[in-house]
Amino acid sequence: MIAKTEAGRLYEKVAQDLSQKIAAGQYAVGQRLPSERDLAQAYEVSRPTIREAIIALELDGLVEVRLGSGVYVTARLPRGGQAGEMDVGPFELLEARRAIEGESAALAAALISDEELEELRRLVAEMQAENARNVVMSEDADRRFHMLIATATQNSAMVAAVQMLWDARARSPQTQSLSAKAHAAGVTPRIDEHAAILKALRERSPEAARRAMRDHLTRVLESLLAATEVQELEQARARIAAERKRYTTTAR
Amino acid sequence: MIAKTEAGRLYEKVAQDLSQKIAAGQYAVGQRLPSERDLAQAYEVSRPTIREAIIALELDGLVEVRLGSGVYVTARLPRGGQAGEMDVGPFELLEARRAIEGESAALAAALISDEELEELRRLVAEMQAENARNVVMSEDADRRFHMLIATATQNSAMVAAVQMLWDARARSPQTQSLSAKAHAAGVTPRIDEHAAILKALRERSPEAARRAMRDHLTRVLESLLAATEVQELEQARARIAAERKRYTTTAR
DNA sequence: TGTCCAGATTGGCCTGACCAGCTAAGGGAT
DNA sequence: ATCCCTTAGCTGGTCAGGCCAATCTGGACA
Repeated sequence: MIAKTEAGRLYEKVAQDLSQKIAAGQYAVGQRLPSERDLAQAYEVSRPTIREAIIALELDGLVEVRLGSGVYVTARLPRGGQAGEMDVGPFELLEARRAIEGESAALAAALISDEELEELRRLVAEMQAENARNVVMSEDADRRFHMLIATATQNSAMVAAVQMLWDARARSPQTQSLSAKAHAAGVTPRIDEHAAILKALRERSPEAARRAMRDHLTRVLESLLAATEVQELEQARARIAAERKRYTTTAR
Repeated sequence: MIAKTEAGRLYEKVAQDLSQKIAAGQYAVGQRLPSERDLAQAYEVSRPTIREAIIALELDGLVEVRLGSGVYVTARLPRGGQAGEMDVGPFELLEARRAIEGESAALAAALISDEELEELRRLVAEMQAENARNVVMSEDADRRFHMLIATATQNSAMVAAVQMLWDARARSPQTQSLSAKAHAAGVTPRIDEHAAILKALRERSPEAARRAMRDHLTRVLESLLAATEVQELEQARARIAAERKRYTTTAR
């Protein structure tokens, strides 16, 4: 049992992570989730917390609970079927993030508060800790890091844009599985790169912040490309080479 | 207690009952509910059950939980309308557009096709014609101009982001009325600025395209600020000065 | 009169336990 | 060998009690 970690109730984090995994197809529709007891162990939380998370999923219509049997996935996407249901490829998504979040960071640099900087520092520490313990939850801190920067711009349109990108990421099965693979292949969550972004924000330098953010996302993009290459070496070597060219010529 | 239909988890009954009492006004908006422990006793259930019920209410937007303080009623009826309806201020919106569409233009510069360039040329001509005839400047050509550039990035996430910004613009009453006023005040649709963007795209120069787009939107932002100043000169001079400072110090 | 601090209150979470459905493995009857 | 039926072991549902941190509140003190 570890650390209270700032923001939000615990069950929310668990619910969000589970929801993501369902969207990613890690748990197929109709499939049974691990038992509450197993989940509790996996997430290093207590069973009541897992229960609360499952209730949240249930109210979102993602999941159905059958007494004595288990909880089953009933849908992959939060119901509400809103119009913006695009499915974006992982590379497109990262390219867009590099462009947009780069500007988000630049804007934030000029306006970020000391409190927000402190919160960012805490999130980096959290990522580091989770990374060391190899816990399942590590995506959450990353997301909060990037969203907090967007919030620091004090521009709700920018926040909405960044939010949209992360939502798309959560909904994209391709992206999820690819990033899972990259993660399994030993790609660590890049603590140093996040630290570099934080440093630039501390200095209130828009240019440095933009560059740090773009560098970070460029590296993520490249490591994903590398992972893809290893995986599909035989079947699509040529296509991938073209893709690499396409997405790196547009690099800063 | 209440006679309830057999089936269903306990927390659902409690949640339903509480929800009813809130709707009935038994707990007014802003008021604090009894503590979890008290509720548990009142409903003759355990505290975890009460917690689960409260989480359900929270997810319905009926209630807000404040650590160490209590749970407070935030609404009388379950919210039906979904949250996607942000209302963004005109200045925020332009700031975000400057950041995001700037990058959109930069990306597009490297990838835009000759056909798309030709289509852009046609749109500029269209704007010019409408402007000359002093037509009610449908803004349609303007919108298509910017959207086409986003499309030229061949990045659906970028397209979605730009689309979202224009949608927000269309939905925002503030923005609409402000831009109408600015237009009435003699602000012309800036043919030359659009032409400059087109020129940079023709040259396939990401840097030039970014700069041209940012310059364009910066000028729009400034003319809107000016229009605002003229209009509200007496009532809010101080506030506007602050706003100007805020939104111009973040310029590139 | 105003300030400040300690105790009471409240939500957040955990541990451990018992009950009641559900499921599937194993044993007996045919 | 096949089929049915019992039963043990899962799973969710709920409870009880406890510790912690954030918050609030009522004096005591300056």
